[in-house]
Amino acid sequence: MNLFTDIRTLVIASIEAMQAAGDLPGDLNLGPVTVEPPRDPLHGDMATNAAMVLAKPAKQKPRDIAEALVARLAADERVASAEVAGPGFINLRLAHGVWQALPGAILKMGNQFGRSAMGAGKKVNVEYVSANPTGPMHVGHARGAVVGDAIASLLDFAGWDVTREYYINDGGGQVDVLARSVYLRYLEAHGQEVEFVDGTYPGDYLVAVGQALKEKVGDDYLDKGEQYWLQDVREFSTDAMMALIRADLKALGVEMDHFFSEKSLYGTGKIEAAIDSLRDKDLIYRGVLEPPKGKKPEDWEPREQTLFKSTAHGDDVDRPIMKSDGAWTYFAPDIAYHWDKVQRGYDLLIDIFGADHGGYVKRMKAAVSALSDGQTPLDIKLIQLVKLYKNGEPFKMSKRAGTFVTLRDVVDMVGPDVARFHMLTRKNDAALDFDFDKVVEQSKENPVFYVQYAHARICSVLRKAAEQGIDVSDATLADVDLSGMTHTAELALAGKLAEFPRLIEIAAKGNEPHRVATYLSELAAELHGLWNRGNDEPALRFVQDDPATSQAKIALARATAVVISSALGILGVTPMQEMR
RNA sequence: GCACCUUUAGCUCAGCUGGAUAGAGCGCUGCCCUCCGAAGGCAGAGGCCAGAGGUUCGAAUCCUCUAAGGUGCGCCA
Repeated sequence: MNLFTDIRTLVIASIEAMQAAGDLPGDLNLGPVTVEPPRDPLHGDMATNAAMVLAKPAKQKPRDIAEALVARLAADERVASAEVAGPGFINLRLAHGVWQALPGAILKMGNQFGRSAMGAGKKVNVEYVSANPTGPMHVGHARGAVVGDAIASLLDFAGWDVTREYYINDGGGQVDVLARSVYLRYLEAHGQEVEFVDGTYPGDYLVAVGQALKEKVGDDYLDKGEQYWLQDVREFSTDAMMALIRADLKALGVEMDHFFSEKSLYGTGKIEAAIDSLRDKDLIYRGVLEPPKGKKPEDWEPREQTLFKSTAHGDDVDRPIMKSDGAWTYFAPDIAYHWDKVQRGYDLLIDIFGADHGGYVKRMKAAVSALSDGQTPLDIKLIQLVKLYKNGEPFKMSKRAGTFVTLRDVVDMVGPDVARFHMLTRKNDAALDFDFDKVVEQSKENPVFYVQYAHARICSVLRKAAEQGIDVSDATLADVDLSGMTHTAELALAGKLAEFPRLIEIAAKGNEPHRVATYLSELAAELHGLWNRGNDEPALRFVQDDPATSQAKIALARATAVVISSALGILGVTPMQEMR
């Protein structure tokens, strides 16, 4: 259910009635007609732009259309008043009965309230994190993980069939480096002195892996050449790293449906098949790229290589898919991977990249466009930096100084709920400040706390009422008579609850989970506002002397808790029962 | 040099895809605790939406240009 679409349906029906009566032309496009909450609550509960968008095609003055429309709208029992305002807006005030029916409806629907059929069961694949399996994840990965996960949940809530997917970059040279690093730790476990040269990873996290390798193979790999152990150690190491990464993700509350290995594309003909499909479309050719202007690489020399004609699908330059030594570039398996996703029949693909990969957006979109003949849309979200602070001071990360902050560090310090919520309070393409002290602070300044506190307060009211022997089960509250709910502060809270389904559709349409976090802050503010007015006006308190009145007040509060809980669920944050 | 992102109150940021007098928190000013949870509440001041053009009934929002900051730019993923 969605009050805004209900009223829009009413508006549309009224327009059609006017058309039938000959007051408006019959061939109007009613698509642009919207019903929205007005910016200023003084204007009413809802506003429609119908008269303004129809004025030009109907060749009538907006105010004339508005006057006629108002007469019809006002006749509906749900509409308390309708008036024309400004250039031709129609402001609607809904009957109290509409708002009074809302909490009961929400309580009957429970966590189904706000769900949308928008996705219509279509398949979407959300690929996120996809960190190299060469070490623990850092804070930047954490933000990508949280945003991707929330987008997945949001789309699920909006009716999509969602797959959460992780692309394991286990095919490139960095995995060899990992294997050599682990081999060094293996030698060390056998008591040898080792030195980390040639870019090998000196991190402590590989000590245990070297130890484990020793336990597995004993001294079999000692004094042997790479060709003897490299392949096995690669596998052993990436398995160990993926176990580490999965554990880190789990600590953050992220669980994937599917892990896709880059390595599985090599030697299986899959890359070749994907490239062939592009070749069939005449998009693969041998050629020489121009050097980038202005900033020339010093060792530039023209080279003929195998190129993908990505410019045919919106890219700026064509992109190489093969290195000069004949090996694939990283882009080739990426193409094959996305081809695989297209073939799995998704209606929509979403990739979450770090902002430093912004340069790959166009080529990836070009590839998917080419592979799917423009049929499969690809939305790529770039995740901006997380700037760490400690007590207001910038927190410099340095591996050498031991102040490198991992995802696990963040979770250990502030907990998954705080980390997740805070990382969702900003748009993905804006940088995010993360202050270890402020995010756990219990004050209104901290939205995490503010929202959690609202939920806990409502739970507190329910406990208190239950102690007084009042039945506050959802089933009972859902049928309570709310005709006494007429105060502005109560109606405002109900109005905010009514916005939830609408908000979900807007957020899901743009894949923008931060809107849910913003909404939660607003909703919490309404709840706290009502609560605080109860201090001055006892009639607004939730727990009253008369049990029936208490139940009516509490029904609104409980409906608010249901919505907070659902919205927090989308963000992957636990609603707190109490926070003493 | 080119592409993408960012620019909204003193600070940190929202702004429902083109709607009405641009919002919130912090900070600032002034009031308010015998009151269901004061880890607050109410009210007020504070804006040329980076700048200039354009599109139209109407622009923070769409287009073009400019400025500042960020990211990236063949054989690393």
